[in-house]
Amino acid sequence: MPELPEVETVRLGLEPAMVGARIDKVELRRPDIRFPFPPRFRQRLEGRRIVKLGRRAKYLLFHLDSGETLIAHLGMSGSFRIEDATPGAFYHERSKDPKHDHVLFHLDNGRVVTFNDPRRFGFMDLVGKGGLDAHPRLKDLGAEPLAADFDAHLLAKLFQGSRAPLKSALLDQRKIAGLGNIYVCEALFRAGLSPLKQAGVLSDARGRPTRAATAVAEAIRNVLEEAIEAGGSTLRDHRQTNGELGYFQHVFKVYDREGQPCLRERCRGVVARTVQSGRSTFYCAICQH
DNA sequence: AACACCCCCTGTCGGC
DNA sequence: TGCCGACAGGGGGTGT
Repeated sequence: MPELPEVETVRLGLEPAMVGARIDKVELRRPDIRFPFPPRFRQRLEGRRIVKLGRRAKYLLFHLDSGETLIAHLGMSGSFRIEDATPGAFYHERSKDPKHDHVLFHLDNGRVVTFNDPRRFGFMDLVGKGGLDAHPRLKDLGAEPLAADFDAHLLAKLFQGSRAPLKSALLDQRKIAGLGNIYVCEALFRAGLSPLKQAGVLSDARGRPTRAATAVAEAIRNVLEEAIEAGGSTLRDHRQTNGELGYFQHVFKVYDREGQPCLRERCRGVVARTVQSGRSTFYCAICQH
């Protein structure tokens, strides 16, 4: 379940294996995942060195020495794994079922990096020099929640006058980019705010941040940083690049806890589930208002 | 502009 | 045991 912390965990896992390495060979096991691979995909990658591994929201950015950048999105079920080219080495559970291994990068350092994505909601694209910010998938992305300027003032500006529910507003990647269903639920729980409340409550009439905005800004930053620190969370099958499960799932306070007791100190509430814009929302109606 | 709704695809889980 | 529907981390497109 790749939201920002999981993508960042993947980036950190791939970085030591990939940065500085040359891509000797690319194996494409199918012509498309969510979208077709771009023209001459293999040729544009083979022989290139990876000079830097970046991230924008939930997108991984592999910067190449050709000046082009490989953009990768994990969708719902995408993952990367790193293996030694020596047969058998680091051969963990998932690789026993190669059905959904769609792209393999053979590197000059002897490693093979494999992109696996059962649901194929992920995608890859290549973009030329200077075209990154104009890429259709990146150009409308909003604020990076871990950037230095992400604070209550920014939230107040973004949501002034918004009548959208907080849950939907925080999921809107054009406003804030990188939060997904889990971390929005968790952040609102930490902030003690109901997901049903209008996003405009983060701003006063003059566009200045309310106390709620301060709480939300801090909750978002804290929950993301803690999740990254823990190596990303795991639902069902998400794994880190070394095949290990993330740990953050063990500290979800509301997500996927419908009917279970609220974990806030002294709160007697029970976690409720509702649906907002087609996605499950989990919250405690007693301590989130 | 801002919703709601459906779709993409595969796997898993609970109920019968 | 098997079948069937509901649902899952994301996000794009369409229609109101």
